[in-house]
Amino acid sequence: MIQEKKRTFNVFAASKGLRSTRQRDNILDVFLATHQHVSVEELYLKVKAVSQGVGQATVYRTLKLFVEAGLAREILLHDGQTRYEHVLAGEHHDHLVCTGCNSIIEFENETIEQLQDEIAARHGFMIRSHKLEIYGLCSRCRT
Amino acid sequence: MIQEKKRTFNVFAASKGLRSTRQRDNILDVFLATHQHVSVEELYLKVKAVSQGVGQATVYRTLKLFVEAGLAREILLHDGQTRYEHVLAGEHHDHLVCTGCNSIIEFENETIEQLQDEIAARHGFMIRSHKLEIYGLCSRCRT
DNA sequence: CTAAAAATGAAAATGAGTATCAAAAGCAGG
DNA sequence: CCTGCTTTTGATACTCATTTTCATTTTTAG
Ligand SMILES: [Mn+2]
Ligand SMILES: [Mn+2]
Ligand SMILES: [Zn+2]
Ligand SMILES: [Zn+2]
Repeated sequence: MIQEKKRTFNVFAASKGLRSTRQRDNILDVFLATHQHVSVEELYLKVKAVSQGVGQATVYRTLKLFVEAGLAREILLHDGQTRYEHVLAGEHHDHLVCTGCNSIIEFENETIEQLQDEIAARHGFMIRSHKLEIYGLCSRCRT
Repeated sequence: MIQEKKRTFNVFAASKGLRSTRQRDNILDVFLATHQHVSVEELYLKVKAVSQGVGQATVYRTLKLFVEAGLAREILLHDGQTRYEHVLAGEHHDHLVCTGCNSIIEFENETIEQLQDEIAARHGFMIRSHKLEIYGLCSRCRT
């Protein structure tokens, strides 16, 4: 699966005429080895630990490339930091976000997705993307 | 209804031991007279037009009080500016956001809300709030 | 009225993200 | 492998919304 994603990125890079660099390889390796919902800063620190000499700017730039290539998704929660998560082709999910311990539970609900389509249709609206975030306390954080 | 909201804020202020100031009164008046989804900067400019000598910091601080008091809701779209909208007691709605013209269509869907409750229950999660934003193009912006 | 506490606002600080640009690295053709 | 051209990088400067600071003003209880 990791190989699969690397191939996806290489195909994307080739189609865009992007050059192959040590930095992008490093960042992709670290990203693929990382758990979901990483902030740019977190990823930057991990990359730096693995290989000296990768700048923050490059991490920012490269994550945007991953999004363009379709292997990452940008997530904006309420903590002022952009996070990135893995995306499997065609997969989609939404989030339960615990404000107590910052943990995230993922879920999928086909009915909600369908209802969104209906709502959009009713308003002549063409959906490009959506986000559904439910904030509250996870079972461990409830008193 | 405006009186109702002012009363709500006064009750809140009293319960919190907040002092009554000209600035907060001004900001509340302007906010209540304003259309939905105002950015802080927009509100600040309107307030300044009405009464000299209200600082930005106070507008920022006061809007947070309105949220605490339950008469405003914070909205974070993807334009880097925090916006505030009116909240009627017990009312809730979500948003279709046009990325073409930045217009916002509001909608309510009871079934989606119920499904969220079910999902949360299934995970032992206690919902405090949620946001559902659908991004795309409104009927006028579709080509 | 008066003293203590809260509120204000100008200005400085913060912090995530972006732009700049000189230097380094990748690449295609010879 | 050179060579020359283009892309990429990264240190640094910058942007811009929001927050903090703190001296001064305002509110309020007594
Ligand atoms: Mn996720
Ligand atoms: Mn709204
Ligand atoms: Zn939790
Ligand atoms: Zn539009």
